[in-house]
Amino acid sequence: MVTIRDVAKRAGVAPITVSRVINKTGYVSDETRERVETAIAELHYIPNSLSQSLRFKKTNTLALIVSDITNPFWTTVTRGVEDASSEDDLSVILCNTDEQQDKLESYVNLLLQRQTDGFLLVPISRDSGLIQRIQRRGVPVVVLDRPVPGSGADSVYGDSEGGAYALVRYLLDLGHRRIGLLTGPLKIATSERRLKGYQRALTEFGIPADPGLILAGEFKQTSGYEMVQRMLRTVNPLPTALFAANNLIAVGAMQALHEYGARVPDDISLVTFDDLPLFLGAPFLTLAAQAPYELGWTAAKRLIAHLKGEADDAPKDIVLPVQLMIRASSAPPRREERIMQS
Amino acid sequence: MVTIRDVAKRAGVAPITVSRVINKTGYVSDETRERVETAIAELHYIPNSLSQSLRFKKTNTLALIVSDITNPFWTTVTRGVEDASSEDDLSVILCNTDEQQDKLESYVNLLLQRQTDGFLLVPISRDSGLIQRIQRRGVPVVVLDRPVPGSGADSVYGDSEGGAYALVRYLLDLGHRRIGLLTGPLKIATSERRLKGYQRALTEFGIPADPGLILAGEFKQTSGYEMVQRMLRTVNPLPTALFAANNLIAVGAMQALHEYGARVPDDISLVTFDDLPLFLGAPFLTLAAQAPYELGWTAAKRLIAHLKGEADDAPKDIVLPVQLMIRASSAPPRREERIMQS
DNA sequence: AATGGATATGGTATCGGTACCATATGGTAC
DNA sequence: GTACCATATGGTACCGATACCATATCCATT
Repeated sequence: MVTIRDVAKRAGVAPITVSRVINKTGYVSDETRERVETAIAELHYIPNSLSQSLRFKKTNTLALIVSDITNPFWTTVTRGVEDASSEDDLSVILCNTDEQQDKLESYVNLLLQRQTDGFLLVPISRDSGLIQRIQRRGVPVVVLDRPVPGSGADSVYGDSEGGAYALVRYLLDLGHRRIGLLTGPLKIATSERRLKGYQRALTEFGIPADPGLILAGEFKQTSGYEMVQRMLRTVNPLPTALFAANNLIAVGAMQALHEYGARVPDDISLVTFDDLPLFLGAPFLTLAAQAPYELGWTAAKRLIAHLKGEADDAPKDIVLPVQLMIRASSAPPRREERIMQS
Repeated sequence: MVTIRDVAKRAGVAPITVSRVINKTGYVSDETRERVETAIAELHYIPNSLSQSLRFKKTNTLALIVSDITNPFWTTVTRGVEDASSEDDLSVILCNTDEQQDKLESYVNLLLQRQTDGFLLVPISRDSGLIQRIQRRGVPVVVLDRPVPGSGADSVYGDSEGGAYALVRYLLDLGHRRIGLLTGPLKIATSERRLKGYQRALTEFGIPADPGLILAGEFKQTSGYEMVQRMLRTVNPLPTALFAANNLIAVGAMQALHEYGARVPDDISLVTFDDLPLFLGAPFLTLAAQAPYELGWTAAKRLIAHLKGEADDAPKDIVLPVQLMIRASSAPPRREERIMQS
């Protein structure tokens, strides 16, 4: 391995002088600088950032731990994080938990050992222990997408409850009265808040909750598929509209409905959260759009502010607005159903 | 920050003794071990792996640089890599290039500075310079999915040419004579080999190549969509079958065909490479299935063999077989077309 | 009693890079 | 002429953990 001492020897200077050339600190004469640069080039020297990090006590690295990297929502969040981080020359280590707590914990341990400067993470439960453990080491954390009350960390997330309320409210205004909910694990704040928004809208319309119309699975395509199948088997009368709590659930739901022979929106309306690029041709699904890029960007900027000591101490929740996008997957219920149910 | 010295002081021993307890090396009495372990627990000490890596001259870290993390093919490869690596207590840093050469290069530079022990990478062009640069530093590289001749690195990839040949041959046997190809960038080996397999099958049947039937775009859904639209506009007579060179292109193609009103396989057959989990309900697409998990696993094992010095020096190409999965998206051409063209 | 091996622990140097302080030269101000 | 500052370069220690060698004790063997 080529070290700074090898370069120094070749250029006939002390190692510290090479360091000055590399980091553009202190005084170096033009002539010396040139000699050093030549030596660097000739030896193909690149500095060892392990020793730099050891010395500086920082690694210029952020961890971004997401729950499902195959969901374009999270890839877009990642892009936001990377763009914000690169402005401060920070690199981002991306980790994927697949919603598994043990994976989350082993990544956190690994990253702490590696002296990661800060964490952006998507929690899997509402347990704040892990997050507090990171913070107690003096490493700042910003929680993404799913607030964890009592964690003492900043969090950045979309207005799930408001978005869910708006979607369901919109379905109610169209005349739907039996609206099914396909949501994710209830231990996840997002699932629970979307359920809350759903319930609030129904309550406002004086519609009693029907537990058979509420299914909680996972935020996955297969789960959406299975939940619709189960609902089609067990619920009677069938709902006239479905609210899938995320985009992948919606894709699975569409497949199950398609196989069943139900047309969207003619036979059943379908609304969801978060866009998918070009899913089924032209934009089709009515949905509440969060701003994933902004979410990542905002969270990263917030974390960087902590790293620079520019952030106030009080933990702060940043709630990003969601936008209702009305598209082709939602329509009024069919006449006979409207009559039957009213 | 809690260091090994803090622990040593609290336990009343020398730092090296703490090190022995942590790494279970050398002799330590039970009584001392207990005192040290208590101190570690009380101080919540975790070792700083930067300094360990600096000392050991290895980081126990592999880099996995893929081209498109949103494609389930690559997530499955990643799982294979992670499983193989964890058997040797190596951790994996996942990087996503989005098929951009500059991203690839900046990741490689960063990871070299961080003393990554080995690279698994998906090249973007057939240029071997970057790969050679890594190897000249003594860091082993295994190339994934896309062989780079002359790079001097091992490569592990599926039999693209054979798979493409089998698919097109199968379409020809069904009676198709006008078969369109929607492939990726031709600078990528995979695209080019699938083109070769396609051409070989056609040649065997004495069918002259029609350049209008061959489109090269990107390995993306949007690109598949656009290529089909372009083909529908510009080609006459239309092909009776399409070979999409990867799964995302196939999804985009299906969307475009659906919008156009063409049914698969009644109006046009569609075959592709690589599965997608649950895409459009039950398995539907006829395809050549590579084994992504095995690909990742094999490549990682190969890289680990290099790290342990157990691998022979001669660069080795490992070609994994692909499996033809005949499903519902392919059928004989319609009668009138069969007659017209023969 | 002397030897030797197993057990147990510590001092010092080192990995690669840089902070801090020291040193040396040249030019400018008075 | 001297005081002072800007410029230019180097020596040494240090970041945190561990390899290597040294030291010390104890018990078994001859």
